[in-house]
Amino acid sequence: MKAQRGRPRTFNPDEAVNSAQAVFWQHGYDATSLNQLAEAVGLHKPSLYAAFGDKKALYLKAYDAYVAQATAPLKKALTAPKLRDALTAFFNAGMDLFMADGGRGCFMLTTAVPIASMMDEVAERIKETRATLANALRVRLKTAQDAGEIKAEQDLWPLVSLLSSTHIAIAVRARSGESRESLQATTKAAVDMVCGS
Amino acid sequence: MKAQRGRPRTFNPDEAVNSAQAVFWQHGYDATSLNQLAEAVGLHKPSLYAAFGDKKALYLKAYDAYVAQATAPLKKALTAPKLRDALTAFFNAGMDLFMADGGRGCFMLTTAVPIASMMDEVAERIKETRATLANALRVRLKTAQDAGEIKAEQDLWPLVSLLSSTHIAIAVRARSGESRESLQATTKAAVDMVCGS
DNA sequence: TGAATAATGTTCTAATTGGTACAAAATAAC
DNA sequence: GTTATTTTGTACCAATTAGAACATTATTCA
Repeated sequence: MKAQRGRPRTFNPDEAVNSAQAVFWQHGYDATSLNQLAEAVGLHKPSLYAAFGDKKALYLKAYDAYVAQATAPLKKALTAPKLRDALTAFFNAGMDLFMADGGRGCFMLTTAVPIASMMDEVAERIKETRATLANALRVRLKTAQDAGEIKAEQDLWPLVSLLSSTHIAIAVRARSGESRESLQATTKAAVDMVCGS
Repeated sequence: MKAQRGRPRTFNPDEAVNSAQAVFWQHGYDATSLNQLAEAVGLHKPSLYAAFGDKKALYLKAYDAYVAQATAPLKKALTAPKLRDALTAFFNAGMDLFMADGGRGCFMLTTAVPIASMMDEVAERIKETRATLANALRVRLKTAQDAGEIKAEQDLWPLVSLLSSTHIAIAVRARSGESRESLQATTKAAVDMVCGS
């Protein structure tokens, strides 16, 4: 945080990563060129390299930033005391995220999944991200089960799986231009199934 | 079908499209180069151009072939007389499709969705493909409703939406390396919800 | 047989790609 | 002020890209 020695930066690295993230989000990894990134960030290529390393490194930073930004509201939503409220808030947070900017969907799904088979670091991150989310849902359902909101003999994994699937599906469908109401019909159905309608 | 005038083709156009489809499926549109395509098809680039036009045209042919190949078993599955059997067969057909070749997922989701925002023809096709599938599901549910398998006052769209979402989600999760059993937990949950467990 | 036709493989090209070398510019320490 | 240090912008590079020119080869029709 102290004054650096050389010429000072004219840009904020966090904002730069966010700008890069937006470009990747819109066009995908392969279709995003360094020139596009440099322009979006407002830098020239050598500065990008000096600050973040190569294209892949910059993408991974954008990915990590996305996970941090996206999962926070989702996890927070799950803290609501009643299960139905928690799940409803969870899906609302998801829709806020996926419907933003005209429905750009999920950064992970749109940009990471297509390149996972060619970049091990990405595949690793996807697995981890999904496991984290699934586990958060499972923990929340377990709490609800202990509180008697879910029958004691109910196996929780199918419910987790249904919720995860719904979350994935609304991300894809948001990207395809569907309306929020249409997505809400799906999420409500999923919540009803878990909580009883 | 009659004998052509000039030098005869040494390849089968349909097989060529299928080979190209496989490459697109694995790497995505942008990351697939014409050289890769030519090698996979067993042709040189000029022959590809002569036969199919440019990269985009070849991709669209691959897409159309996919829709034809993929939707046939799905629609057929829905013809089973009992709703539960029909939906179970529907999801099994989906899993056969998405789990093939080590879990390559859905061609439309993997290759088309990421480029939809940059190619109108693709966006158009996606919409159409999804509408067709959703409609097939709706028609099948309507039949079941008329037969008394679904309560008469039940709105069908939330159910269609749930089934479509499940179908999308298993495609994504298959691509991410999940096991068939894991997906089956999700599809069974969805079927139970529609048919009653 | 020979012209017409349509496919083939080799070779090329203009543009774009991810990535760099290097000098100019801006700051802090001395 | 000078020097060390870091960032910036210009210019460049080798490789790859989508696509095309063109001569060659294999076939049918006359």
